[in-house]
Amino acid sequence: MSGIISEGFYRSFSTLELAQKLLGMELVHETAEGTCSGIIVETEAYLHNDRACHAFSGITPRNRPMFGPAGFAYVYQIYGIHYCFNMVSGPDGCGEAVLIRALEPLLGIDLMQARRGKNSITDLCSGPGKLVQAMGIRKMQSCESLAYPPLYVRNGNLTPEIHTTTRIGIGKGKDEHLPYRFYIKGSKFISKP
DNA sequence: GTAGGGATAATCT
DNA sequence: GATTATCCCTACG
Repeated sequence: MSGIISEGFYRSFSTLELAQKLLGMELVHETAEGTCSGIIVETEAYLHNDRACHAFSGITPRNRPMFGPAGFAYVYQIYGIHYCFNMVSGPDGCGEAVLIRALEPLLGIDLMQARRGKNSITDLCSGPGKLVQAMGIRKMQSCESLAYPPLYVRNGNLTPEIHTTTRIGIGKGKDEHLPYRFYIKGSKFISKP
C-alpha cells in the first residue's frame, strides 16, 4: 500500500533524519497536462546553524516558507534561470529544509521528455533544476502543503542503502565540508557520483 | 568522455 | 553592485 505522507511525518524527524527517510519515496505532481512522479534518489539537508542555508542570516521575503511548519514546499530561483525545490523541515520557526536534488522517473515520462526537450531517461531529473522543469513545478507553489495533491510524497517500500557525502555547489567558508548530502547507493539517476 | 566557462535575473547588502 | 543550493554548449582528446 502506498499512502500520502502526512504533515505529521515531516514533523516527527530532524532535518538530517528526514533527508535520509525521503530516499526511496515517490514524489508526485498532478497537473492539467498529466501526472508525473519519480523516486527520490538524492537529497541535501540545510540546517539553521549552517552557513550554506538560506535561512542562516534570518528571515527574508524569499525564505519565509522555511520558517513555517514542516511539510510545505519552498521553491526559489537560482542563477537567474533555474529553480530548486525544497521540503521545509525541522521545528516550526527554525528555518530548515531538505533540497530534492534528483529523481528516478516513474510516471509521465513522455511529459517529462517534452518539458525537458531531452529523451535520455537519466537526463530528465538528474539535478535540482532539471527535476523542477521535468515535473512542471513552479515558483508559485512555494508555501503549498506537501500532504495533499497536486504536489505530494507517497510512501515507498524500499529500504535503500544510503551513501553520505558533501554537498554540491557550496562556496568556500560556507560549511562546504559538512556531510549533508545523501543518495541511494548505485543509482544511475543521481546528479553526480 | 571530460573540462571549462557563459547565460541570466531575483535577491540581498 | 555582488552573489548565487545550476545547466548546457562548446572544445578537445
